[in-house]
Amino acid sequence: MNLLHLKYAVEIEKTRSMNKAAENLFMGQPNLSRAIKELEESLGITIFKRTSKGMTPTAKGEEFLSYAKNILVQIETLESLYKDDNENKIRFSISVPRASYISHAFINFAKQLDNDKNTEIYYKETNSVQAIDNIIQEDYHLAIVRYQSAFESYFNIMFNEKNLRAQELWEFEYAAVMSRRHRLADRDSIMCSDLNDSIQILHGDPYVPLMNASEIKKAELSGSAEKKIFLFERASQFELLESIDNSYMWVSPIPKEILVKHNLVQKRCSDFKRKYKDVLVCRKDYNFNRYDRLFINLVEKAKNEVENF
DNA sequence: AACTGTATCAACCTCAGGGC
DNA sequence: GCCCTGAGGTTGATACAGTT
Repeated sequence: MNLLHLKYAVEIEKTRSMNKAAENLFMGQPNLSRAIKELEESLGITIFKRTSKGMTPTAKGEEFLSYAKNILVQIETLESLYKDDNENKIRFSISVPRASYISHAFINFAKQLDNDKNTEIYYKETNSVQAIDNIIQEDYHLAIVRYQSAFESYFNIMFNEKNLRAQELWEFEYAAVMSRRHRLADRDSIMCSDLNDSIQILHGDPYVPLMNASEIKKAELSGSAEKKIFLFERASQFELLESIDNSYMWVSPIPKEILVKHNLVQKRCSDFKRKYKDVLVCRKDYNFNRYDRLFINLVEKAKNEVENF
């Protein structure tokens, strides 16, 4: 067994295909097949189950791959410590939910980056499933994962199983954001039912948890509005809210300057009892660099600015 | 039956390391 | 510097099994 074998196995797990993995690794399929077979023989286990649909890891294979991925990450970390250009290179990577206070923090973060440095910044807005996957499979350093507080224990178990460390950033209640011209915009207090005849704008791939329980998914997605617009990107959400007077969206509280810019207001519903959490997730063995810490501080600051709107 | 994906084989190439 | 060896790679062909 050698490091190449680990790399090959991880690539096969990622692609679920010998052919595709061989292509990604710029090698021939026969050679990859032989290498994996040798690896399995040397370990005395079957790592992958072969089918005409592709390759899937066995239970032992899953265990092996989990160790293999950790080893590869550690080697990469070790190498990056001593690379010649390390001092001049910033690598910051994070997957986040579609939240304005986080993107606001990111903008402030980007403003503070040293122009003289060679930077590599990866900022991806996605759902919780993909965010976690990005850490495990794609070598992202950080993720902010959003879930309903009621599902916390499920997530904690999952983080532990996947060798991840989680740190709570914020527990909050959703606010309804709407145009200043919305008929509820001037009301001091509103109830969820007041929004029934408005158009709900929501993201089509929300932060549904990893469990199969369909009721959890339903709970996350449920809303009282009969008219809904599902978006799969964030760019046009404020324009829609601004343009369609009768629309609203459930959001984590939004920074004031974004509301002003788009002529929006945000309202808490007095009977909205559901709470959500944003937690920062990384591998258990990951050490924050100074850019990670800067971003976390800015998220904290953005949170403090919006939490008592 | 056609297609898709993996397994295996033969023949050959490239490269690094060791011995002389 | 030359030769040998082993590891790891390629190409091309074929076999086999499961799916459509």
